Amino acid sequence: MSLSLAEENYLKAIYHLSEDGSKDVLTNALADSLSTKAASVTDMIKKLSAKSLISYKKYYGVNVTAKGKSQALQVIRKHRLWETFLVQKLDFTWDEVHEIAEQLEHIKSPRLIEKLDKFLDYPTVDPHGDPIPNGNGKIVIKPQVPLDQIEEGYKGTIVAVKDSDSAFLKYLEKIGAKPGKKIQVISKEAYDESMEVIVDNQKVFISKEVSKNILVTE
Amino acid sequence: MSLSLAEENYLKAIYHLSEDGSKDVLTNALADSLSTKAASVTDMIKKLSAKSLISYKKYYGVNVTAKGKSQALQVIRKHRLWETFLVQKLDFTWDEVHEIAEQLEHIKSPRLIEKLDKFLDYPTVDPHGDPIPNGNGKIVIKPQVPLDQIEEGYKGTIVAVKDSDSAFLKYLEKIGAKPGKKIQVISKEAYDESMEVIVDNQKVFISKEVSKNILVTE
DNA sequence: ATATTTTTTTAGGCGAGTCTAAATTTCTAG
DNA sequence: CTAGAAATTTAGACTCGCCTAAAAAAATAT
Repeated sequence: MSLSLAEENYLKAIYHLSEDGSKDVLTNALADSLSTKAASVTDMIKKLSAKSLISYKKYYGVNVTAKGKSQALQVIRKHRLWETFLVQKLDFTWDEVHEIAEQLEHIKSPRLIEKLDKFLDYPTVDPHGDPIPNGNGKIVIKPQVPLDQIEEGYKGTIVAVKDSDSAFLKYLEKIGAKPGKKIQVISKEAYDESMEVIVDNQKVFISKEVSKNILVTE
Repeated sequence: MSLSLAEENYLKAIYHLSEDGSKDVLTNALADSLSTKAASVTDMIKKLSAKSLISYKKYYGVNVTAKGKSQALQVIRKHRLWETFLVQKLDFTWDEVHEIAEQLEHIKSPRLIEKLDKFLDYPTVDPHGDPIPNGNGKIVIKPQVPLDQIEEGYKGTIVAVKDSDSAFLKYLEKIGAKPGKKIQVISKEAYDESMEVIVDNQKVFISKEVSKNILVTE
């Protein structure tokens, strides 16, 4: 049975505020997070509870059930795949995509998501570096390593950027090194630890100064 | 002021049923088209009329105003751009995309549509051969010509297919000749009027039998 | 030209999701 | 340990978009 837009948003908020299900969420916290009032939250909580999507003890907060968690993860999966699409294919920057993905995540079509996933070449992280749950709703967290510690011949995905200096971000923009992009190390210079890499279908030389601030994953 | 999902759907239905604004739409026709009841239609008609999106004369039907037409065309533009995306980028077939585009057309973000349009290389027709209104809500209808009447060196877009024989559609599928795809005529053989074309980044030879059933536009 | 049928509108009501105000429960300070 | 503060729930109401049933208007058929 398919969930309404509001139900999906509540489920997602509960999942996130509970830190992936590890602690209970209080009514007011949920109200703040969803920009609504406590009374409205109590109403919806009862509905989700009646559907066994969350467990609810009056006055003591809520958390997702296994069923609710799985639904929440599907929505999160869609959100992060769409964000990846927006950045990698439509050239949005990572800070512009959240709002739009909040809408796109509610589109109902399993085949659409399968095909989008394939089109994006099965990404494992979104443009913010957050992991994308797989089709079974499992989050596979791969270790994130600074690029300077990577050996020649390695192929991986840019996950995040350490330095948020605006000149640095502009430089990354220029060479097409966005989080989520595939990257391949062609060669490493022993002398100054600079390296030659392929990003965005282009060969680029980068200094150690740069490579140590780029986090990648297998 | 932004329209609700229901309002957008009513506006679109009125626009289509009125044949692009050229005749009035009756309450029952609208009810049938939207799978709802006449009483519900009358309710919504009053709301849209109060917002000056449609003109309404009791018992005599409705039609879009200039303002309503412009809104309807924006929704239609989004619908057709998304259909084009689904077919050309995600490899859906043209008969699978309507349902999904019905959802996607309501996503609110002018920048998203601009960027999607660019990503698709500013298509003028969707995978069903219907014209895509431009950003100003203007429909530019370009003449559609059978491919066999096209000269060497011509570049254009496949708009539609005349023959709907399943074997023929399979053949087109195989060579990547979907409506919406760019096509270029390399050479024409005077003897049997076969031609060499580039579709989907591949050179293909096609017979006159085939080329006369493919409609293209400049 | 009037009676019957068809279409449209009005009236009243329902569920989803929200709100405010009041009541209840839990927390916390002294 | 108890009174006041804070958090939560309940009660009642609102809008949106839909419904059914009944009333009203328009179309039609004799």
